[in-house]
Amino acid sequence: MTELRLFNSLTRQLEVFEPVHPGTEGDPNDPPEARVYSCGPTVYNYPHIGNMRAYVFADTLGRVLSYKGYKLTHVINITDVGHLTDDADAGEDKMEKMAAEKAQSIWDIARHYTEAYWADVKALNIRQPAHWSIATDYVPAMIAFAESIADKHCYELDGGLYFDTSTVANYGALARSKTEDGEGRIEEVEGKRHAADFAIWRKTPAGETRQMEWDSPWGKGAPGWHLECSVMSEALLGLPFDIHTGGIDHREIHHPNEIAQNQARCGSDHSGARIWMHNNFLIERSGKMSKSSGEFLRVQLLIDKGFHPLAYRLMCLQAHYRSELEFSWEGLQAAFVRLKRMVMAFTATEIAPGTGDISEREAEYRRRFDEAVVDDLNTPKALTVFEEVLSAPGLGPNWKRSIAEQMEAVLGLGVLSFERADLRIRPKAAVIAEAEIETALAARKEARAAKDFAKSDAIRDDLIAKGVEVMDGDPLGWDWKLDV
RNA sequence: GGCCCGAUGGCGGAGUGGUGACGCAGAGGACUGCAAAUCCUUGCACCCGAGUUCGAUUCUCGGUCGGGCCUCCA
Repeated sequence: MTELRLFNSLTRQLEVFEPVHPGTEGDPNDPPEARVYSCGPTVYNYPHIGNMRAYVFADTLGRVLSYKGYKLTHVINITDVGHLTDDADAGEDKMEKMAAEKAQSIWDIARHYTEAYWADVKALNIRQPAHWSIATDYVPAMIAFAESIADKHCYELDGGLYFDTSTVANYGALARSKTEDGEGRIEEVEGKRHAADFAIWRKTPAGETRQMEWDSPWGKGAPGWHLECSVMSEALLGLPFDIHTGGIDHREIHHPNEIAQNQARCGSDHSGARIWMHNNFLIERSGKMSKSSGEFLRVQLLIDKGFHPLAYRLMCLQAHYRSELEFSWEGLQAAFVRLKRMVMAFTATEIAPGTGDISEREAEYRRRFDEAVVDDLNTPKALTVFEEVLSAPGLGPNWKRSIAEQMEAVLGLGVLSFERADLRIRPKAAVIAEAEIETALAARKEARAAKDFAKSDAIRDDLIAKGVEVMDGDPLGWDWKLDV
């Protein structure tokens, strides 16, 4: 099979994936490894479906690495501290703010939203990473990391310990930005040596007490956000590791800062990860998704409306991860219909199974699928091959299964394990119970048998009015009619 | 002000220097008492201008429009 090529944001080019730990050829006890770190959520609020696109992407990457034979070690962090609401240095901590608003302990807030995030992860069939790294578990390590680079790379101000971005080579190379000129909208912090310098330790202002604060050589305070990822990736994966993923917004600030810290820690030519990958945004017509404007699009909202969450996963996979993806309910509906048809195609029984040698066809399907996914995760193309296999004529389900299982393991859509009824999600607003529907349909069947079509149509009209679609010639019998 | 992307059919969205995937929607047919579902078939597109080329949607330049980042953000 072909070698895996991935788009590296550092070079803005496709690169052949060469693992840091290639293992020993032929030794099953020393397989080639892939170590991946993904920037995870800040758990101060529910994730919206745009946030979740990043994890569908990271999951797809992980699945492709597994499919290509790498032993995957994936880390996703949970940021439960140290994220600011607005200005880079002076703003409130998001966690503290939400805790104050809800009058709850900050730890309760973190736990609640972490669990909400994990529920979405599960609903979207995102595989469990080897580690969920919780930022607050690593504060001592963060302090140690900061101490190790403080002398050469940092300076102290009233607000905290700042990283001097001029002390590392090519700062901001990932962002392709010129940091020294231009008039940013950022409010200058008194004493900062360079506009791009950032806090790696934020001191608690004198006279204040925070729910989350730790003692450090620079006084009580909390770690800067950028520091967390450098420390946790080093602790769990070692530097350098293979791939660092995140949303495209991180390409400009967070990841360049992380790289700068890694350089300080390990030497100036050392960005920490060999490949940096960034998924593009899910957008609405009005622009980027936001938690503060418009409808708060959570995975749970999709489910409440009767959409299976994996329809959203399919929607993500229909587009390349580096392209912006437009969200609409119509688009989600389209993906949902497609998902249902995939399940039906797979479970359809062949009336006349084909004969003869099919190994060539099989190899061809596998080859085309492989070609798609190794080309920087071209899932839209891979889906078309998968779909061809599912509905391949003249071949029985067992044959399909042997090929489709491998593809399904990469795509994670559940197609091979679903019954159609599994995709019939009861909308929260539904006004009729399933048992009532079955009763009505039984009565309708009787009326039809007696050729009392006036009655049978009346029953059907009633069901339609209650949001139920009647499907006589279909084994499923009925489905929810979704509003889009 | 600086940096960076994008522009493909009704919608979403791949891809390509020479026959423009795929999905949804639409149309026609099969099936059905009629519908729906399903299956089969099928119409429809590469922002504008110039250049390079035998040939450009694909490459180059200019323009227009849209978006992102420069502050937290997937």
